[in-house]
Amino acid sequence: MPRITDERRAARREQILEAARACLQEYGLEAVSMEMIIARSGLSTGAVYGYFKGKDQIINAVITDGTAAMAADLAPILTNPDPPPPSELIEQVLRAIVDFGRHKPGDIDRLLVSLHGWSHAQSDPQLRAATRAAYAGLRRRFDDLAKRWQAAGTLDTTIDSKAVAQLLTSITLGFVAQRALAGSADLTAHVSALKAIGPPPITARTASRHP
Amino acid sequence: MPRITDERRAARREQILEAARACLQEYGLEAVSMEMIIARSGLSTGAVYGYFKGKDQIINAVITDGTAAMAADLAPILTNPDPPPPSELIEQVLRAIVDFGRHKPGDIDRLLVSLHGWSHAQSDPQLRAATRAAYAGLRRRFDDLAKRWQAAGTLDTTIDSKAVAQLLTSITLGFVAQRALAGSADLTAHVSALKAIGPPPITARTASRHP
Amino acid sequence: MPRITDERRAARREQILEAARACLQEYGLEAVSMEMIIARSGLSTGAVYGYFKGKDQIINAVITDGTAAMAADLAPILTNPDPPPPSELIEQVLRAIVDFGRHKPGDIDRLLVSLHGWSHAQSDPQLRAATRAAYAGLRRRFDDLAKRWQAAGTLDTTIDSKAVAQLLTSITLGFVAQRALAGSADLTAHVSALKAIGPPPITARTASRHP
Amino acid sequence: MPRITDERRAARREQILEAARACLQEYGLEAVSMEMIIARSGLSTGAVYGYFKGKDQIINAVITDGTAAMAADLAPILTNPDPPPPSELIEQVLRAIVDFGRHKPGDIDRLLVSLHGWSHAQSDPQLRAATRAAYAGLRRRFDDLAKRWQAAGTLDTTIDSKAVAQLLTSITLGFVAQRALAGSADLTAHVSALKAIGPPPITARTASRHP
DNA sequence: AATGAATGAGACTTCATTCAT
DNA sequence: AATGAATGAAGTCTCATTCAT
Repeated sequence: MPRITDERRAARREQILEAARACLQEYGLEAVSMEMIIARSGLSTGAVYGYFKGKDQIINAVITDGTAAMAADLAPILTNPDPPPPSELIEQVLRAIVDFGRHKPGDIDRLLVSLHGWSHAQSDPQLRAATRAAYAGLRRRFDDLAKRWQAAGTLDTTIDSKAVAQLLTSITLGFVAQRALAGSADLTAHVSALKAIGPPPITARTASRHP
Repeated sequence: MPRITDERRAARREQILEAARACLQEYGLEAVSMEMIIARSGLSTGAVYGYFKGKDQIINAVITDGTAAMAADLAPILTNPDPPPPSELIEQVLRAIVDFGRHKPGDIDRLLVSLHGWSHAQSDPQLRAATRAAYAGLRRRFDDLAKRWQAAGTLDTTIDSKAVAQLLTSITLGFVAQRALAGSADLTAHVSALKAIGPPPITARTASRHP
Repeated sequence: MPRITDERRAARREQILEAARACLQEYGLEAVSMEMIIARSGLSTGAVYGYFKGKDQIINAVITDGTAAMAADLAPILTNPDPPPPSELIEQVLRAIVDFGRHKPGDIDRLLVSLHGWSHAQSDPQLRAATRAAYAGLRRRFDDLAKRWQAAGTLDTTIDSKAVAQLLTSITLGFVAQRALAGSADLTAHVSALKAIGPPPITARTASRHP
Repeated sequence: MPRITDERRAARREQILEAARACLQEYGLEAVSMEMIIARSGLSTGAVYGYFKGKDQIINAVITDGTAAMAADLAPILTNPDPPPPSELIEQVLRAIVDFGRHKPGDIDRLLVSLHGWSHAQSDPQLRAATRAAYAGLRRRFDDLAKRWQAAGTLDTTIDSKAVAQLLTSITLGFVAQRALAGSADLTAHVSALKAIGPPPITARTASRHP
């Protein structure tokens, strides 16, 4: 018989996570303190501890939720039963990632939280497991996609679909990293480069085919 | 006139950084403490503070040195005046990265330190600048490479070399991330997938060329 | 005009004290928290505060009630107008104490709460006064008893009745302490020892000296 | 190669314990805080934590040391190979206890710390074991003593020496408790009462034996 | 130059109590 | 009268850094 509705409870929880997210982005993994999170959340110390058992739980929730949210945004694209050809699909994926980063107005890039998660997951065993599961899941979805491409004749059937999945996973993760580290990464650049770079030089190939 | 030789000083410095590196890998960015680093270095508290001004300086040195060391390992490959075709070059790059990770025997993957660096660089302005410069440098080297490929006819000249540089940067960074996050990433898979995925279906292209 | 009957109020009050007693026994003076007491009482936070002004009041009530209950159990024995000789009376007293400890079925020894009271009374001035009054009362009753023994010829009239009262008080309190601290204390052992120890065995000795 | 001598270290440790003892006496088990102990010790927070792992360790050390010190003061009396008769020995024991309480000039009665220990030992398992061992040890020494009395003909040989040990333990502990709880307890009163109370009235006894 | 004990600001968390519903 | 979410003061402890020796 909760005095507070589940809805309100969930809203408060999100309020705390939102504050934690902002602090994580602004101060970094090492420097976030409960004091900061509490102050920004607008709640009292005790209230925050009523929603989360401790700092670790908050940080992990921020990271886990972030990973889950990104996976949810990518899901419709990756599970498309009739996917567009690779370069077009990558365009959709990277665009979703850019959009994911900008999700909340007035916020800094949500992708930066992901990078903190990548670091934090190295040490916290529980988070490590969750992270590994999430990214292995992403790779599996790319694998399924590759198989659909092969079935549709869009992709060479001699290539291992798992190999394609790994490459696409790297491009996706690398795009995130590059935006954070180099300061920018252009999605159309990635798409056009992918079109150009892949194949062995065409002329040579054509020549060898029409000797 | 220093009481101890420069050589000895440098050795001590490296001893401290090595300890910090190990602790960073083992405990993560949040949990490393000076106490740990000092204990593992085998030096006294005071001695460590004789070599570094504080914890931040040590952590930043570990990260900066790591980034620099990886850049140094990649340099001969990326500055090759007569580079092999893209997929072969990527193979060399990824192989260098794998080797970089294993550098010290008995150690855990040195690449994990990089991920901590990616996180830490978001907050520390000085490190952020250094990191950005380093990864922008990587991208520039890929750009130069792309230009050499175009000059040699190995790459379509209509594509912007900067776009290619971005894609290759993403693949490189993404490979690192994927190894850490998904637990594995196979370099030959990346290479073979790159060969297969890139181009739009050849037959279509060929057809349009021979109407 | 109270909304609930006095009877119900008293029952609720006892319910809270019972919970506090159990928590005190289980967790000790330092570790008991209102949260524990409230949880075990089955009432809500607000309800508990409707019966007691705060934690101190509850703890003090538990201790004071405990002391009073023990005094009440001892009263009929100590105020017996025609008391049995000392060793027999001590037997009755110690038996009453053992019984007092076991009062509630399923509970741990109620005497343990007494020890917490002894400690707590050192610091809380109000409790200190109440405790001192209670144990001074016990001593006074033993004194009255000694006078009755002297009047009845059961006790040497040259001895100060107050001195006897002090000794009997020590034995009583010490019996409680020993049960708690050494883990056991046997009442018949106390009685038989008391018979044997007091005087040098006069008759036997005298007899053996003048055969 | 300690920079600080063992002697100095021990002195600092004792300085902390002394502060804790004083705080325990003044504020009681529930109310002592590290802040108090630290302030009174004259050391810094960090320094105190360099000597003790935490509050529990300090409190337990105070209590354990107190029990041990009292046992040490009683040892020569209890292990006397040619002990005086019971009432005289009890006099020595109680006198040692009174002296123990006054040990440090300017201090409050050290016995009060014992009472806090009795309470605390109920909850802390480690302390409980130590306390039980200590008081069981006391009882064993009284037992040995009783056997020596029996061998010397000072004590009825038909009585179980263990029973005598229990009684003497109760008197000893009860004397401590009574001093704390009733505010006073006179050692000579105990001794004279013990002489008077133990046996059934001698005249009656003698009379009944020689009708 | 070297040592490591000491410092103390500040981190995290608990918990007795209040008060809007 | 009853509820239990919220409050925030106060507690325990850590850890980067300093400095007397």
